[in-house]
Amino acid sequence: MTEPSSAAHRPTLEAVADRAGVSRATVSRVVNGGAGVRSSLAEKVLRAVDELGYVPNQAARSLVTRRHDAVAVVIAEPETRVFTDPFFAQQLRGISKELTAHDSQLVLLLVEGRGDYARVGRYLAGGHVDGALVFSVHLDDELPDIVRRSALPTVFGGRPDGGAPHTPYVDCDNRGGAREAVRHLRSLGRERIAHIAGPLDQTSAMDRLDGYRDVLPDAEPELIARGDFTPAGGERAMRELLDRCPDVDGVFAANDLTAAGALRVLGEAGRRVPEDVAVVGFDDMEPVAEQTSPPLTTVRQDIEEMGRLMARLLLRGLERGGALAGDPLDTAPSSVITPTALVRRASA
Amino acid sequence: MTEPSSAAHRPTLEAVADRAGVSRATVSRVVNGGAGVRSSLAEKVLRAVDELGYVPNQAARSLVTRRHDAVAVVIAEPETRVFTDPFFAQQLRGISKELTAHDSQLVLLLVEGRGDYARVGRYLAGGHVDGALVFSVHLDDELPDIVRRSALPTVFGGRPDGGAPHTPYVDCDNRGGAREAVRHLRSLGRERIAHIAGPLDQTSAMDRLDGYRDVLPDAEPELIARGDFTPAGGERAMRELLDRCPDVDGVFAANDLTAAGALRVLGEAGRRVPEDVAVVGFDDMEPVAEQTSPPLTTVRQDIEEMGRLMARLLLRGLERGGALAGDPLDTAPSSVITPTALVRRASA
DNA sequence: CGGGCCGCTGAGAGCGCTCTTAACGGGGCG
DNA sequence: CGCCCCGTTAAGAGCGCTCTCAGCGGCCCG
Repeated sequence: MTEPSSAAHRPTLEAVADRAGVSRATVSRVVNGGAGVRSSLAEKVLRAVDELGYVPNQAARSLVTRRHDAVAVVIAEPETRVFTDPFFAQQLRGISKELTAHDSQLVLLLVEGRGDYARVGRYLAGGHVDGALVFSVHLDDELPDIVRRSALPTVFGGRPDGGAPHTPYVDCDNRGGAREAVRHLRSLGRERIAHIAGPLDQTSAMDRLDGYRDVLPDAEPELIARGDFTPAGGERAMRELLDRCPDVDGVFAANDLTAAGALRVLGEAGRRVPEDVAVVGFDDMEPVAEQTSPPLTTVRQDIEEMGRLMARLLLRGLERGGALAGDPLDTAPSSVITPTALVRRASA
Repeated sequence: MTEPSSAAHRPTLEAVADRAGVSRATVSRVVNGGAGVRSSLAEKVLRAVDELGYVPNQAARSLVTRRHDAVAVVIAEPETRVFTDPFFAQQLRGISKELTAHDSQLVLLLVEGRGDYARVGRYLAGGHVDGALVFSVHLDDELPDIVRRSALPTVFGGRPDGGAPHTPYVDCDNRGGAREAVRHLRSLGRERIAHIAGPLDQTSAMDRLDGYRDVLPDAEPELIARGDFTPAGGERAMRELLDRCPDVDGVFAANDLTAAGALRVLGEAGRRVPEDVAVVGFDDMEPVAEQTSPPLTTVRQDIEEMGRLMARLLLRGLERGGALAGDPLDTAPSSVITPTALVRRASA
């Protein structure tokens, strides 16, 4: 561009048309791919576009096309956890990559508590975006309802609770990964394997607990402590466990942060890891799992890939003319469960 | 709303007007605050809005108002660091809170490498957003140029290098915080205080190094090692340092991640912290600083607040009718430097 | 050599909203 | 009693774009 595209007075299609000596319609065609325009004309148009620094006005465009090339990412998570946990950040990265590849924009909606739901609902219904990716739905959450009411194509991150039966989601194989973790502890000869669960109003925590029970159906209830996916919760739970079952020799923690807390308490209590107590986490979270002492054996999930898959699922649905909303049973993309893998480090 | 606001056929202003028995203009007035409309009429309109589940079409609205009530957040950071580091996440949270309070939306632009700059430029120039918040500008970066060319009001996160003189920014007092860290080490009686610097193409790393030098102008060059804000870089630098200056008894690391790496190497080398070597970090990063062993003494910056300030600065500029772009010298909001505070834990 | 078809282009009608302009009725004042 | 002004409302002109539809040549075929 030779002229700066000042925000103040930006050239319009009409200006380009005048300069190129053609009609608006022709310029529009060229700008949108140029199918069916004589190449000599197209060239002239392109030159005019360049000279004027023309950039299409998206508001005008979506007013008629009803497309926005934008997708909302809705993250509803109580203040504390969201951003101490790189989990969302990594998913966002995956989502962003996929959206970028499809020329779509990412609009981030961080929900600031329950009182903010109305705003989010208004935004989704307001025709700003073509679809929504929704995270971290808790059991009693009304977010799915709000999203459904907006009638936007949607993909959930993490298996939602029963409430939203026909909405596709992406989640890792929480249950299978948990099974693998516990089996690994057993294969190490551990006989008193405890579980520190996550907050059980989230399906991921429930599923991991179920996986634990799959392998150890007869585990005593004392061996299961309740955590909350935070290091502090892990410390608390580990103390309880040590108190109730001093002979514990293996711990499967619901996530790495929890495991980090448990590790600390174990250290303070003079238990050697993994000699006295073997510990396995879940997530393989970037800075945490490798930083603990000893480094944490954990169940890896490919978080970025999950984000990418969510976006892909949604975009595919959109390409089919919003089939997700229109004809859910027949053409809706189905959910995806991604695999997990045990990563062996020093702690088990 | 009694009727669902289906994305497919959404009621228009006209429909509401018909139902309420008034003109489009009146409905528009009511929807936008209702100044100068008889209350009996306003009530009727409100009822119609409710019954039809009317939500204004934003595309149509911004086509004429040229406002979007949306702000772009541009994050350009080489793949690796962005999302292992809760730094951005916390700033985002602050930004989101402030924008929400002003009824603005957050559009996230993650730049996927240099090749992606064109896309970002197009987006910014495309009239989707009212302003931009731009992060992590490196020394030789062309991002500021691209942003300037879009003529959008902008606020930077972190002091930009000389290139963008009149653009306001928000940054913490990197230099002052560094001075405080080093002074603290000295007050502990340490005499061989080293610095592990960050990547020196970023002003934050440069400023922290400058702060170190302010207090120790005569420090030998061997006491300064180069890191990259990652734990691995911290390990590498710490090994060099131990090698070059075995008598080192204090380390000021450019950030907490670096300090964590250094701590690990120190442990492996059999140096006790803080007895043999005292260590101070920077950031007071959520899960890291408290998790290290021993817990890290560090310089705290209020990251969320910085995000909030960035948004506030930008919005204030927008309210003044885009004064940032129009009359930069006179009315542009000026930059803000936020204070830091030393947080004493066990490592120093 | 004429008719029909096809490839390309232009004209024009809106998309849903805001905002300016003009109209209207009622009250105060001359 | 008539005029003017003000508060309130309606009408209408676009914002910048896409898309349909008609028109216009040229070419092929009969």
